[in-house]
Amino acid sequence: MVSEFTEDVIKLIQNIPEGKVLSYGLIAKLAGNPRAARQVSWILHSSTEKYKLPWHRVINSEGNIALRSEIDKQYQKDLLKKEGVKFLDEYRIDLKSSIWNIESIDKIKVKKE
DNA sequence: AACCTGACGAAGA
DNA sequence: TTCTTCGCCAGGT
Repeated sequence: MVSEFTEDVIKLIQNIPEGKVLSYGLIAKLAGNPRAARQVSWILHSSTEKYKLPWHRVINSEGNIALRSEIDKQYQKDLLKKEGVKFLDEYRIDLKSSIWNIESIDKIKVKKE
């Protein structure tokens, strides 16, 4: 059994469209807990396989890939580029064009009801 | 129950 | 503007 917050986070991530990204903080905020960004990373870390989450579409607030190892970062970058995401630097995404606009948040909220 | 940890983030130096 | 510090939350040990 998971908390409602966790459920919302998972649904949000599952709904990130191809070619778009969201930041940890933003996800936490949309799920109703603005300060739980770290929790989001934990969820991603522990539930990706279970829920088939598009983990690669989650980056930090600055648009950077948040993984630690070079190999993983490179892999995530490849996945994103394949979806058409534009990179400004080696591992920095162009948030302006790739951030997922929150207009559809309502749709997701409804989905959870 | 106490303490640690993390794919974060905003604020202060 | 770059680097450090400190707060956050829930699961793990």
